[in-house]
This record gives sequence, structure tokens and C-alpha cells, in this order.
Amino acid sequence: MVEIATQADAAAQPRAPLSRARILGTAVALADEGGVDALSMRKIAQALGVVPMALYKHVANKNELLDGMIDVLVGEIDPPATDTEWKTAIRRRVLSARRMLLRHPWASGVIESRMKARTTPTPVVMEYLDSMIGIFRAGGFSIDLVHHAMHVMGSRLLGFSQELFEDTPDRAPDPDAMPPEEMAARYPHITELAMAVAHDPESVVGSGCDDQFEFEFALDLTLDGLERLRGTV
Amino acid sequence: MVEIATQADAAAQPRAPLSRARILGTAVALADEGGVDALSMRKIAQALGVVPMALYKHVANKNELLDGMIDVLVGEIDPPATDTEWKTAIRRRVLSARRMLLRHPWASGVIESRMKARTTPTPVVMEYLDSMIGIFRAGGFSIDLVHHAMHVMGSRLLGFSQELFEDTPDRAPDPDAMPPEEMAARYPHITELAMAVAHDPESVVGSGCDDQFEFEFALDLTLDGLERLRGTV
DNA sequence: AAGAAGGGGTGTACGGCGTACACCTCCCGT
DNA sequence: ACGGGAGGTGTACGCCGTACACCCCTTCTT
Repeated sequence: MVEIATQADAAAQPRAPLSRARILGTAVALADEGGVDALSMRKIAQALGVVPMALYKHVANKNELLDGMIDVLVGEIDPPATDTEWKTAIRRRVLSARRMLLRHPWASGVIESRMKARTTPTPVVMEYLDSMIGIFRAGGFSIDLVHHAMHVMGSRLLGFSQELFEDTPDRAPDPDAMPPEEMAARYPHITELAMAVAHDPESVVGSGCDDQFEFEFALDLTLDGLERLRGTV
Repeated sequence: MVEIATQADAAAQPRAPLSRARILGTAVALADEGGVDALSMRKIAQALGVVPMALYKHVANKNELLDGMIDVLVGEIDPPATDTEWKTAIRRRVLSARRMLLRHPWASGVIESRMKARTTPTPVVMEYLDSMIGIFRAGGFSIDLVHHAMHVMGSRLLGFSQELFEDTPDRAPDPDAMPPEEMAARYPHITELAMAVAHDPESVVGSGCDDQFEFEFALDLTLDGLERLRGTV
């Protein structure tokens, strides 16, 4: 829960001074609680016990605030390991990014939309990408192959690949859901797949689909493919 | 340009009747022109020469309208080829999806956000996914491997992988852009990569990066990796 | 010590948004 | 002839981002 400043608080102490960092932190916490859609300048201000316009002395506007929030999140990603070969270094980094994104489910959407809107990513993101490229280079990749590799990793670079059937259990059950038999008739292949996955003895709980395993499977498939190309291009 | 109904139009003819299809078509056209952010119920209504609330007789609300727009777009993707082996069938389909997404740059964002918000994709999207799975199955993939494959394709399934440095030339040049030498000092690896790509004699124009080539490179790397696994898992 | 300067919080206001709700108006089946 | 429902309208509410004028309190200059 983000603490909402009360009048008593304000009377008791002169209230901690506002700062860009405090604003960004509160914004991230608020987004974690209610999603980005529910995040508004007014709500952030209220949570900080301050009037909405006060925020604008520290952030230019809402988009700039979103950029700042991304920087906070990228800062949560582990720095690159320097004592291993490229493959495990990339692997660790990407999986660390993924953990961050699982902590902040709203992040991938914000990152994607802000990336599209800006001419250049923020310095923090640039640093992240740069060090990622550095790992490949140190691993003996040709500059051209690094270029391709960055594209291949694509969405996985920042640790996510929007999973189509993501496991978000706390969602209202569809009131007019289709009966299973109609489902099977209309989408035979989806049904077959769903059945196979559900009957997998390993995973009886949840969606019956181990997201983490799938993520690493995809990641390794990509990394193995890249390794085979190393040196040849 | 989406034609904005004038009073003269209204006087001349009793105006074509509203319909869900007409609304969705106008909404897509409007989004193509100005992006989704600029799309509002009020603007759609204005373009149709109608009062905003009239739309609500045909669509439940804005989210449901966005879902409908996605269906329109998915309908633009070529149906699967039935006379080739799985690999080219998938390849064609994914590339067709990609062409659709390049026509409607706002689409991937909407698809991603709506996918996250719904319990089940719309029937149109279900059909698309189902036939995609069908291609793999017909190609001799085990159900488990299809499952993995769907995850691997991930964002590429619908034809996109948000390219980090997308080639969107018509964007205001950053007023406080970093001078190249500082750029090179702070982000050496990015700079090296950018130079290598820019000096590639093949591509002097644009960003110096052939998005289409990169996309297919990534796609083929994935498909080749999957092919190696076929039968073994 | 007096006063100018300016960073940081406030209050008010504007235009835009999605959409609830009551209404009106025609067309259609009986 | 008429009752009802589908489809378009008008008004209104409560949100949103943020421009602009203000004011206070610190700090620095003279």
C-alpha cells in the first residue's frame, strides 16, 4: 500500500521535501498496485500529500515521468557479470530483466510505448543496451552478428516476450464464456494443445504451463542458434 | 484523410446508416492517421457525422471497440496456404501479419494491451491462433513442441517484435541531442554497432538497417532451431 | 541589515475525455 | 391504428493533463 499523507502527518512534521526520486518511487509503487491506466498525476500527488501541480516542478510532464519510471525499473536489473563467458552473462542479465518485469507487470507496455514515442532512449536505457552489446563483443561476436543478435533478442532483450496466454489468475471469469464442447469444435488445435498442457503430470496447478520453462526454452533456442552462427558471419 | 461529414452532406442525403462495421472502419482509418492516442469516441463520431453517444448503440464501450478494431486487422492477414510444407506456410503467414502491422503501426500496442486485459481473445483472434497451431501439427510437430513453438514465436506470432530502434523518420529531431563524440565516449558499443551498420555499403539510405532483413533473419533463426528439434521432443 | 532573486508548493481554470441517463422519433408487426 | 423497440440526440458528471498567476521562504548580494 502506498501511504496516503493525512492532514495529521502534515501538521506533525513539515513533510519530507518533494524530489524527482520520491515522485518516481511513489509512481512506480502506485502503478504496481493499480496498473498504469489508474496512474494519474492527481493520484501521485495525493499519495505524496501534495497538490498535483507541485509535481511539475520536478518532472516536465506525464510522459517524462513515465520515462523516469522506466529508468527506475532498468536500474533494478542486475549489472552484467564479468567473470563468465558471454552466454551465461547474457542469460543471467536477461533473466534478471525478466524478474523485474514480473515484479512490475505494467512495465513492458510502458517501455514499448515510450520507446516508440522517443527519438532516443533515456541515458539509463542506452547504458543498458550498450553493456548488452559489450557482452556479445567480448564473447567474440562480429559486429554484424551482434547487430542481428540484438534484433533477434528483440522483445526478449528487455526480458519479456508478451506471452499470449499469460497466467494472470486474478481476473474476473468471463460471464459469457464458451462451453468446452463448443470450444473444442471451433478451435480444435487450441483445445488439443490446452489438453496436452493441462494433463502434463508435472504441472497440475495454475495454467498448467510453466512460463519460466517456456521463457528459458525460447531463450536457449535463440542463444543456441546464435552460437552456431558465431564465427561464420 | 477520413472524410468529416459536413452539414451540407447531412442535408443532401439522409446519411448512410451507422453500423458496427462502419464504426470500426472509421476508427481504424482515424488511428492510421493520428495514432491510437488521438483516437476518441468523440472524434470517431464526428468523422461519421453523428453524436458521440450514437456509437454506444453499436459498440459496448471503447475497449470493446478496440477489440473490434483488432478483429478487423487480423482479418487483413492472409489465410494459411494449404499446398506447402509447414515452414513456408508459417513463414508466409507471419510475414503477412507483419505487413499488416507495418500498415497499422499502432496495432501492436493495442493488441498487446487488449490481450493482457481480456480473459479470452476474441473469436477472430482465436481462429487465427488455432489455424497457426494447425499448420505446425500438420507439419508433424508433437503437441508439446507446438506448445513450445507458440511461446518461442511469441511476439513474432502476430508478426511483430517491437524493434528497439524502429525506423520512424518523421519524428521531430531531438532539440538537445548529444554530440557524436560524447555519444561515442558514453556508449562505445552502441556507437561501434551504429557505425558498422551505417557504413554497410548495401544500405546507405534510411537508418542503414534493413528492418525486413533483420526480421526474416530472426524468424529463420527461430524456425531453423525449431526444425532441428522436430521429432526429438 | 535590506532587499532582490528564484526555487518550490498552491489555487484556479480550461478543454478534452468516456459514458450514464433520459429523451425523442421513426419504422415495423400486429 | 397503435404499441414497442431500435437507433440517434442532448445534457451532465467526474475524471484527466496541464497552463498560468500567485505566494512564501530561503539564500545570496550589496
